[in-house]
Amino acid sequence: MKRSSRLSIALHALVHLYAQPGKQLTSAALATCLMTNPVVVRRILGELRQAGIVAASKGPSGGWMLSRPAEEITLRQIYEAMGERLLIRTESDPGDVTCAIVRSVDRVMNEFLDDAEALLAARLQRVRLSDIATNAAQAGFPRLD
Amino acid sequence: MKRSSRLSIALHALVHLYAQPGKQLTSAALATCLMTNPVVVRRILGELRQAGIVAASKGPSGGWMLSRPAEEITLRQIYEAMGERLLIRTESDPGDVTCAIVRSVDRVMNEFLDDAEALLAARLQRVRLSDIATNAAQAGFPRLD
DNA sequence: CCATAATGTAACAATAAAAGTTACATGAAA
DNA sequence: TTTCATGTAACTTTTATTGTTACATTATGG
Repeated sequence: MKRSSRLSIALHALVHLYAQPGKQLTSAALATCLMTNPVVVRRILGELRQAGIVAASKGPSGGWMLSRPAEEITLRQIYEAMGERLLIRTESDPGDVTCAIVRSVDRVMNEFLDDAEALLAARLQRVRLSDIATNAAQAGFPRLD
Repeated sequence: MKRSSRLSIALHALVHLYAQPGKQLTSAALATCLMTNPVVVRRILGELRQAGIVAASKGPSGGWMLSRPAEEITLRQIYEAMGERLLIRTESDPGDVTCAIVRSVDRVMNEFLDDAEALLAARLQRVRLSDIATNAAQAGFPRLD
């Protein structure tokens, strides 16, 4: 598996939960769907649980479910709940900070990336889980203009 | 060193070249500044060379220099020359594509990321190497609005 | 024209990040 | 109170990136 499939796994799991409303799906069941490990599922959904996006219950007949309507779950919430970065941050060597050029480049890049990240977050806020689940089969994905 | 410092290294090297116009800097000299290895410098600048951003000459007194004025070098050109991604792409397991939900999530995310990447590329086009080099000491970095 | 000094590149090693796995504690339901 | 789920820590495996070594290639200048 390639790098950082966390977000893909999260969305995949959420769509599965959306597709079976009222039903609680276990980590093991989801892991089978996502072709991964139950612990990986728990780790990722655990972050979404802390953000109030999903809820988990233990014991027999336990499992995961959406804790809010899919219309009220935005991509931005999911990203932020996972502590994911939209943009690749290029990091300099820590020992390098004495160089004025390094500091300048870092600062300039970070300012740009902060702005860009805010811009993208605003866009992501417009996309709801229900959009993904219902519109996925068509081409009508919300555009960025 | 952390993940993907390629871009940081590239910018750092370019600013160094800009700071000493007319002078050819060797991979070894740049590597010392960037606290990395000469071969790493050659690999990265080699990509910029193919894009016509820098030029290299061999032999004694050889080295690297900008092949265009810094005013005509944009961040976008640098990104594209390096084949870098602005956005983190979340990839699904290849064996997973039989699942309709995976395909849908992938397609939706890719459409979003394609749009977002185009948007950011347009913004990056406005930032010139000379902006970074000269404005770095101030806060006046071109804003994204 | 030959010694020198640079790039160009392939092949390999080391490192770091992500994912996968095992193990077990905790808690709820029947 | 047994069962079956989550919660989480610790460890291993895998993969991507970076660093390193080695050497061919090429240009310079005495």
